[in-house]
Amino acid sequence: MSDIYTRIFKVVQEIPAGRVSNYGTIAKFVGSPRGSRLVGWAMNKSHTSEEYVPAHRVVNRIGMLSGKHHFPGEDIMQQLLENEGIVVIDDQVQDFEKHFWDPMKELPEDFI
DNA sequence: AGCCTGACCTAGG
DNA sequence: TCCTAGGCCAGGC
Repeated sequence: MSDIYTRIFKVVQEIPAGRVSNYGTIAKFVGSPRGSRLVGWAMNKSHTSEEYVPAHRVVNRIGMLSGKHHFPGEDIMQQLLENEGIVVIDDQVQDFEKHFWDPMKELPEDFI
């Protein structure tokens, strides 16, 4: 497992319940500004991590659940989010800006 | 080595 | 405003 994954997982683990973030922002924060697709790949592999990685709290830039089909069951991702108080309609997080969690603002710059 | 694939993003028409 | 093409990084074959 390369170091970039470790960093991605580490940041995702910091996302509080009831908040969501997106791939591009995380990629930027871990030092790979154009590596948004890599973050998606990392989420795909996240179940191999020893630590729990709340991959369902990561959505794309417009708040859509683009990764729902990679969860073990239909609408599992949506249910996980709704358990945390987030409203999802048509694979779209409602009030996305309000729930958005930005590592650039919430975490210290030397977190990595 | 080379080509294809993705849980993405941005710019341009 | 919607749609497309291109660029991006790493992995799989």
